[in-house]
Amino acid sequence: MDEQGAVAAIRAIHEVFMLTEAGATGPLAELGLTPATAQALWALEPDEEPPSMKTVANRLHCNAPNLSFVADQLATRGLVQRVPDPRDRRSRALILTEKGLQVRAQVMRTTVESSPLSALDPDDMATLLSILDKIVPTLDRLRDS
Amino acid sequence: MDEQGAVAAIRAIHEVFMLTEAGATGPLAELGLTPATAQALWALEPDEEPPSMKTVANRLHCNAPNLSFVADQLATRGLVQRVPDPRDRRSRALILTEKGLQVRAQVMRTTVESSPLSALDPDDMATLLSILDKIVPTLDRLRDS
DNA sequence: CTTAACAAGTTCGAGACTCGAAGCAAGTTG
DNA sequence: CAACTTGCTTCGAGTCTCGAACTTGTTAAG
Repeated sequence: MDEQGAVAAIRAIHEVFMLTEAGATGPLAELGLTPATAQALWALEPDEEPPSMKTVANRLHCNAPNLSFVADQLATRGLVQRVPDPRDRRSRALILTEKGLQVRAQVMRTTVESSPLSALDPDDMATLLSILDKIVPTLDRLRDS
Repeated sequence: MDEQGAVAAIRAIHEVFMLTEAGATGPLAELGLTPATAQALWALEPDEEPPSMKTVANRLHCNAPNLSFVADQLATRGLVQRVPDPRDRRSRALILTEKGLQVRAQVMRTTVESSPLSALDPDDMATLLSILDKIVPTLDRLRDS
């Protein structure tokens, strides 16, 4: 066990995350977004089949009541819509509205600008991604349940 | 600008952080710790000179009222003590108690066990750290503003 | 078919987290 | 000394998260 290395890596990852979030919080607030709502927008890929509430909750590692709360905020701001799934009328898919699409793009631009990760050169960026890919489940594996 | 890569890297970092936190939250709760209090313990290095409230707030990227709140919780649980700085009697240093020292060690063990980062082999771990070190200010640079 | 068990979302209430504003005591400057 | 600044605290409000209970819809057993 390389416990030393793991501790250092956890600390570094944590710091990068906090720097990114701390830097982006201000600009995102001007878009009317809180950290939680911005994070939820990240989880909604425009090109994929609209995910159910449950799928999104899994992606965000939060529970159903929490996602209901966040989805309400996004819906109130006109960024998402809940559409019933015809194959299972209990389920509702979250889809981005036209405005939601634009705001999401802005969120990602703003976050990239705020993140120290943007300072990495392409080689380091590629290496970093290849390493993290080994331990991070892909989006596909974060589907329902 | 490799915006694509930056987006992917931010997403991956975010996911690793959330997996680590989600995995550790349960065990930490059994130690009587919330995410915020556990995070604060990480920022208190036993081997360094006890940092002031302000220094710790900077490290956690939070403001003074927030740190007062978290420090209260740690103090109530007997994990830290506030000791006045004789050179500036406005300032208070946070020091770990004996119990705080032990709990902190347990927090780090638990977090390491919960983190997917522990699955990396030593080479990848070293590479990851060398890349992140390029963009993360070291602890020393996070002293009093 | 009917009943029981289960699953997706929601609502509600409580606790945790974060921050701006205001205040206090101590240090600094002129 | 007076004015200003700084470290910290308190207070109040808003955000975030979750367990419990409920509604609606689906599935399984008999």
